[in-house]
Amino acid sequence: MPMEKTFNAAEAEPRIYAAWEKAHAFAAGANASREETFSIMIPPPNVTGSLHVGHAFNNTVQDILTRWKRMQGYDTLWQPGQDHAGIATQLVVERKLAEAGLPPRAEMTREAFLSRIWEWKAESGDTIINQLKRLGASCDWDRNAFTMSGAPGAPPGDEGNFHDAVIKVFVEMFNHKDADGNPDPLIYRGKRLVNWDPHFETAISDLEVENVEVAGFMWHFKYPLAGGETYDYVEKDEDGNEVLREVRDYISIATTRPETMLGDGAVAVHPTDARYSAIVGKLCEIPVGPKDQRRLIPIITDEYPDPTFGSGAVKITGAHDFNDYAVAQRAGIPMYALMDTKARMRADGGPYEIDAREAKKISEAWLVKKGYLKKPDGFWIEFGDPAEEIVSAMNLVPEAYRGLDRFEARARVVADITDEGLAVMVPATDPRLGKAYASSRQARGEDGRPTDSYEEGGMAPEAMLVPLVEPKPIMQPFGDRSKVVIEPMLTDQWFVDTAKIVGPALDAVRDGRTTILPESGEKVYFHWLENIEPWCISRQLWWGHRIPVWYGPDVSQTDVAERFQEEKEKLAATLGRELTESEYFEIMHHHFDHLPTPNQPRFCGNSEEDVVVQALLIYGEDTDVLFSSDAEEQFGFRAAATISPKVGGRRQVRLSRDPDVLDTWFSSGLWPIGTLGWPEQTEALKKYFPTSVLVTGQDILFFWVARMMMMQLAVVGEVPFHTVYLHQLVRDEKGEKMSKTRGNVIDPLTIIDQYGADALRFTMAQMAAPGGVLKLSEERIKGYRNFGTKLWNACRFAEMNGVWEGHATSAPPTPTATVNRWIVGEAARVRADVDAALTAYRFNDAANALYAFVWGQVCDWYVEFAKPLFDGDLAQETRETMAWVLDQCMILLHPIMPFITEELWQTTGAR
RNA sequence: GGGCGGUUAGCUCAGCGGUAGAGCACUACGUUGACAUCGUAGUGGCCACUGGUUCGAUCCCAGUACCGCCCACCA
Repeated sequence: MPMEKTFNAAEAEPRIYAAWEKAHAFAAGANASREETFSIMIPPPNVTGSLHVGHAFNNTVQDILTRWKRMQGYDTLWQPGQDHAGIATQLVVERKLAEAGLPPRAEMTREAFLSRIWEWKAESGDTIINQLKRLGASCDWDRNAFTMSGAPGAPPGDEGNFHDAVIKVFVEMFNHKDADGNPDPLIYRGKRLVNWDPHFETAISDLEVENVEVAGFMWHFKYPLAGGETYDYVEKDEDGNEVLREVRDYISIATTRPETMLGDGAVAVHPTDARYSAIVGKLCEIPVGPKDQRRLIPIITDEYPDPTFGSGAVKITGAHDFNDYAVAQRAGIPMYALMDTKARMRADGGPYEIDAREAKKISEAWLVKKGYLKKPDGFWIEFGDPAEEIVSAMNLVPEAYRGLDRFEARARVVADITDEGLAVMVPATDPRLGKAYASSRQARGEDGRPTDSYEEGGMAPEAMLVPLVEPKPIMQPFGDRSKVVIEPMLTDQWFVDTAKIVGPALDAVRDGRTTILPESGEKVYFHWLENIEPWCISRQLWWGHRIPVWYGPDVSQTDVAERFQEEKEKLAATLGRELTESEYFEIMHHHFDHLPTPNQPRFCGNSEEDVVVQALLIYGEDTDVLFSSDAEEQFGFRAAATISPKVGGRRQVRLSRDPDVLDTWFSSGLWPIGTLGWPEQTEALKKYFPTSVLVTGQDILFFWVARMMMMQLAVVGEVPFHTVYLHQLVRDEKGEKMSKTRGNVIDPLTIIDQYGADALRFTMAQMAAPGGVLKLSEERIKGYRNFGTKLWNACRFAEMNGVWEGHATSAPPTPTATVNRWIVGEAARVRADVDAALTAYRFNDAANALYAFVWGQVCDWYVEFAKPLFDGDLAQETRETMAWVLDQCMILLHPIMPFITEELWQTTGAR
């Protein structure tokens, strides 16, 4: 039967892929004829995902490498799998619940919600796998992995090892000891200022924050000195000439976030700033809130304020700004939290009046401690550093603002201060007000922002005094998934002490055990790792690996304390004095490395059984250890840890598990070893780890690549991969990012439907110059579809001339005719070029070399010259040569265009 | 503000110490035994700018301009 004029991709591709699967052609080790291994871990797509051009590119590159090595006889593994993608998936499922009119997550138990997610995962989990198959991805699907496999509640089909691996790593990092056997935890918990996403109500890591420049305003307000004190405010120019001198009873503060004034703990000026030296160590008043209950805060010095910027004085709000946090820590200034988890002004706690009074005492005590104030005569309560818990429980939001959204609160604060006359006023011509305002007498709204209306009335702009509100571009942090403004929040979170594990990850790239391509990626890698910050790994979500830490009840609650009385007395006798409380608890928990609070024991283990063993050491063998339930935890996980009195010689202790889950990148950070069965020493692990190459987008160099390096080196002491091939984002033909709003999204599946997977793959390969920008145009894809047709027709021509009758030999023929000898030589050369190009990850060179050879040499010249030869004595030799040459083309093209080459082999009977 | 990268034909991009390359587009011609999703021939470049190193620079070095991307705390 004569061949069709073109390759029918739509019909052939599914049929061919099914045949490959049936033959287990992609199983690990399939077709292996040598010992050497070649392994790639797929960057696991999110379970919420569907194939986009980025995936198409990424997986094409991986597939080319995998097929190329597999054809060379390597023992090859391309490991597939998916990522549970904590926040992203939880978001999708919450949206689904809403769409279905079901109760929201807040009204479900944790367990019930998780089972919804598992259901959803089962439904949608196969989508991307099927799409990858359409692309031709030759993954070993029997080994498909998932980053949440084996977690509690996982349904059949997801009973893998991943959860155990993640938990084991957490426990090991938590219990890590240094070379001398001393505790050296790589993971710790602490109250820190973290990036808080008010939409998802969880902490996120630095990397999940996108800073975007937005139009903002800077307001200038007067903080009056306490007790109506005054000072001479003198301003000098660069030459030291006095340009302004006036008597002031206030200090001027500039801020872009007036609502955080309520939480100010101090005002800071630079120690060398002569303008304010007279008032350092005095108290000033935050100009918001009920007039008779205004809070007083000290004026302090710190290196942080820049005397040349603004007024040179900075308000310090330790709980709501990262810079201020650092200042507050250095100076011992309390950090007052103002907002709830949704970033509304707090409405909990006691009346403002009481807490404001307490805060004033703290301020005064601070001044006494620093020597600015003498301890007053008479009654005086000594304040130490007030306990963190006390400070964070205080609510310094005046009643009028409680419960307001932060932006609403901002408008109210600005309006109230302005109404009271405590905004800094300037002539309407002041250049800082911005051009539009100064030139127009434009009116300002309640919050001082320019409005569209114009003020009528006869006053000249220069005579009119207006509040100083500078329009100013500010960098605002947004959540990368929620797109809401991130709020710095003071919360308890878990961190990886990255500084302790970063060294080996840097060394491995420095000494070449791992190579990053393109080379510029290494510089970026070094730069980030050399300046690495602690990694916040706890998330206040439900979908994820729950942190394997349990809290026990406060032992002082019951007679448990008596068990230790004896030991306490013994030690006290030895020391010759009473033990302090903390010494007492230290004894009690001497075999534990870390204590969360002086009195609440913490256990970290791989399983509840592990934890029971630990708990019995604390509470005694005569204890039944239980675990708290969802319902018991609804008032707080710490409170859910309880202890009962002894009944019949036994007592019950209820442990409560940390409610947080781990950052999804913590688990995907273990992808290379986890997918191979670690912690079991599986055959696959021995064989395929470390992996050969990681192919991934540049955008997740920090999120994933760097963390895999750190974690694999920390856990198994080996690099996870020898080479990292980084590529860019796939853009549209104009180089613009594809987005739904721009309407320039190219759907790879549509392309595959229209032009076939091979055309798309060849285009991807052709674009893949190391470090190059990936601009995808449909024209180009069409061109490479034509290339496939060209090859098809060359084979069709060969078929019409009986070329395939003797099949292709694998050994190069040794013809006599010049043309035949020439093409055999050219074929050998292109083979060497393609191998060299792929070895160097120069996919574009490989694709271009093949294009030039197949079209420019084989079709344009060789086939033309061969035509007359089929009529003469050299016909047989020419047939054999052509069969071999075309077979070579197919072999070399197969990794890039697997479908059409497979089909050609089948239909021509070439193999 | 810091870091990284780019600037080569009309377009998209390779190249890299020694007469500038590809694809697409364009022009002219062409239904010669597979292919019109085609063939043949051709047009087209101060390799951003300024200096330096060199026998020789698109390439190496320094600086300038513009364009991207990443990171960053100026209230």
